Amino acid sequence: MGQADKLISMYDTMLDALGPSHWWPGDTPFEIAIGAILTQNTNWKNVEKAITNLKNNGLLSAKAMYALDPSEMAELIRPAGYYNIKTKRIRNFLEFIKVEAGFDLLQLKKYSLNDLRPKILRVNGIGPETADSILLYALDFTTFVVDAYTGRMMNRHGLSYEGIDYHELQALFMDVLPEDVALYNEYHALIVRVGKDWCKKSKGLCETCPLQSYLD
DNA sequence: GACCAGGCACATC
DNA sequence: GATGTGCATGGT
Repeated sequence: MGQADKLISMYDTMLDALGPSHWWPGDTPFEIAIGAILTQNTNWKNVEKAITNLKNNGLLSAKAMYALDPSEMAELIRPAGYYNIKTKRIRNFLEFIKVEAGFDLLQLKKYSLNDLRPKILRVNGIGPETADSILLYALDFTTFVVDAYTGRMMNRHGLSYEGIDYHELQALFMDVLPEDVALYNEYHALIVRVGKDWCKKSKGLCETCPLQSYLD
């Protein structure tokens, strides 16, 4: 089987086994974007607590968060860890939304993906995964999200190698998959779900993994 | 108590 | 250009 067929087949297998993911977990594009920053190297359960704190204080809008005192923001997002650096990163992103979109995140859709992605990547604290998560899940742009689970899964299946660059790994998908935002959305979601339950860092529970039949 | 979790920037060589 | 380190909470 060729690379393209294999990646499509693995997608079908995961979807059959797990059902649709309905990602990203979040009510609004803005909440999704903030969640993308908060979940950097952090368990999603901790992020949920931080988002709940923000929501309970009516702060899940760009204007409200922009007006919030940084020390108060840090206290509210504390459960998500790295709360001081993440406060700075969120504030950098809010400044970006203000300047580029007048506090209306969806106005960013006035740009093409190729114009917008480098702009977002210039925000200090937003790297390729966070940028692609915002672009795909908050703004519906067709860009593939690569994360630690993606690399691990591809390595264990012999489709990648240790130390591969983010964009090289991303290209493995984007060069062969049809340009379909719903497909990109669901594929990354399925990889994370398989990663959380089976393709863990220390112990791979490969015997029961939905992708078990694809292992050598 | 060690290890891990949906990264990123920065210092140092 | 490669490699190492700080950032921090909460669950297993």
